[in-house]
Amino acid sequence: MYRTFRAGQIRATDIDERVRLAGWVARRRDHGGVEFIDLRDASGVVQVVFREGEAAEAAHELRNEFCVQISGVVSRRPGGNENPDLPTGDVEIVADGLTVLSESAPLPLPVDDNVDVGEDVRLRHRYLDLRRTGPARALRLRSEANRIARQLLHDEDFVEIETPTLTRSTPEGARDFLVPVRLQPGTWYALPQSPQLFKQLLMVSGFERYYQIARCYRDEDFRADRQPEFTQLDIEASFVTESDVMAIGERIVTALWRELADHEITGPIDRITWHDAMNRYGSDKPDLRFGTELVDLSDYLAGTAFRVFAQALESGGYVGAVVMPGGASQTRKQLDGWQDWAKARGAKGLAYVLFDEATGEPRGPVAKNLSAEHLAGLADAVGAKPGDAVFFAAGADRIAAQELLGAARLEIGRRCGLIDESAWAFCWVVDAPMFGRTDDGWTSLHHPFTAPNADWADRFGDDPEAALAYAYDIVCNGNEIGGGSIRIHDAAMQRRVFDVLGIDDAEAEDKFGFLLEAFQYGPPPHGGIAFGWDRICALLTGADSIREVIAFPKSRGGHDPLTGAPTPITPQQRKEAGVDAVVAPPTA
RNA sequence: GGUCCUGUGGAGCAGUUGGAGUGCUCGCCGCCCUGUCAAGGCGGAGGCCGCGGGUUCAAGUCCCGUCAGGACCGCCA
Repeated sequence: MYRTFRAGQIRATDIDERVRLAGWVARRRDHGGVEFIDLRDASGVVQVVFREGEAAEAAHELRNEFCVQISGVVSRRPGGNENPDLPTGDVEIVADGLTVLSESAPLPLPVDDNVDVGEDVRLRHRYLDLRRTGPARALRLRSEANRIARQLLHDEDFVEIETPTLTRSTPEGARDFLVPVRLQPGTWYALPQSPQLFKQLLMVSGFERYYQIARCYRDEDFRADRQPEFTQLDIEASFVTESDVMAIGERIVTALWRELADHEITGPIDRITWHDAMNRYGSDKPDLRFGTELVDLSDYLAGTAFRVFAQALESGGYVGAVVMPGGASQTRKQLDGWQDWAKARGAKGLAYVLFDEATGEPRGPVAKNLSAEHLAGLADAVGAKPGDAVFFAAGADRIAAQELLGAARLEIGRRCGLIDESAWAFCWVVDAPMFGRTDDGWTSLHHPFTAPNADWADRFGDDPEAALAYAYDIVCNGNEIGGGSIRIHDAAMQRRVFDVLGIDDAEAEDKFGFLLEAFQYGPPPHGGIAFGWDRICALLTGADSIREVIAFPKSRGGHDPLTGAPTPITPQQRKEAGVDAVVAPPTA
């Protein structure tokens, strides 16, 4: 037995106890005649004292992060030497035995909670980074989140089932990661973008309630909250309505935040329709930690001579605005900065009107282009006070203009300090559109198996743009943390959806014939939800990046700074893998 | 694919209008030290200033290219 106690758990009640401990040298303070070692194991830190004898001699040779075993007696610290900052601060181990289990080379990064280290070095030596309290705590919290979800779902009769990670390329939104198949050269597996189709098959199987903490893979560019492999808490249930699924999701989120963020979500989480979210916040994942809503000026500005607005309105588009409190005091440079900001988002610019701090008079280039009547009522129409700025967006594409204003709203919230960083603001965004327009037709906004809502079940084909789905996202502080839908279980309805999407029978058969076949055999009504587990854990730990809650994350470009993956393969591997196999053209 | 930011001993940073010797803190190595807890004192080692080119009498500094990391846009149902 290496140890009889855990270092961080020793208390005054253990005084006079003879103990054996094992752990790492977190810090040493060598005074010559007396030497202190902070011994760290997974449970915490305790101070070890060496005074005289063989062990004390050997202790001089210790260095940071040596792995050691120590024997000694738990003692009360001399009066005045207690350390109130440590849970073990009342006691120390008076050591009489020391075994070096392994030595440590000089460290490439300080294993010290108080020192900032660059992320690239941390990830290169992630195993050392994870010896530190903060990074380790993030992974422990994630473990707790897994436990909470599993417990809750288990209690509600959900069955945890694993699905394949070597599977078939399916027509979902993102690029697939592909794996060559040695046994059938020229054919490829895809790594799943989500277990979507498998969980629907499990509903056909009659499990009724499935979940999985599932690894998913998408070959797209990275962001702070995106990795090529990521984790979803994936859930599907049969004989459920939209409200049933949302209730399950809500219980999970409530439990997570109660236990891990000490935050009680009281009452049902507010629901907002997708169209309301776009109209009021210019986003399908609105950050509700602050107000500042968008204002639709399409009616108010009807008949305007200002060409930018008039053109948008004539083409049936939209003119809207958002108020920046105190924005009139911005310098010319700052106002120009907004133009650059808007252009970076693909907009032509961001029109604005400033209301004079003293007189309330509207100023600025756009003000000159608006009629006296429009200017006179503008402040009331948008809810601006003297000293405020108003930003406008106009366009034939209503959604694009609203998204620009929505992005401006977030930027205003940040720049004006309107966001309460300690707040948790949740909402459901419901009644999402079924379809989005593409260059040559329609595409599913969620996925092709998403059911239309009751209003649109019989007529979504008549007006795809307006059709609404039983699809819902849960949003926290402007982050989409989960989303799902009720699925189509009726073959005829599925066929009609494919018609809208321009998928003919042959293509449907080719792409997901196996699912359609399964759906011939009495598929139950079903629906589900998937939570972005990395992002939820990042929110719960207060981390800026999901990399903080992933043990060994990848850096940009899919590079693993620790292992160096991806790497070239040997010619032998290349040959065996069948990467270069020439596939015979299909014979007619 | 695009825009922006950052690359200086092991770590974190500074380095002015281009101007003598790249500086600081921590760590590392050696010596001293009996109550510290981010111990302290004295001494020491350690640098292709990411890489390549250019401008200049002179480049860590300016210009071009390139690589790496990060943020954002596109993309990601």
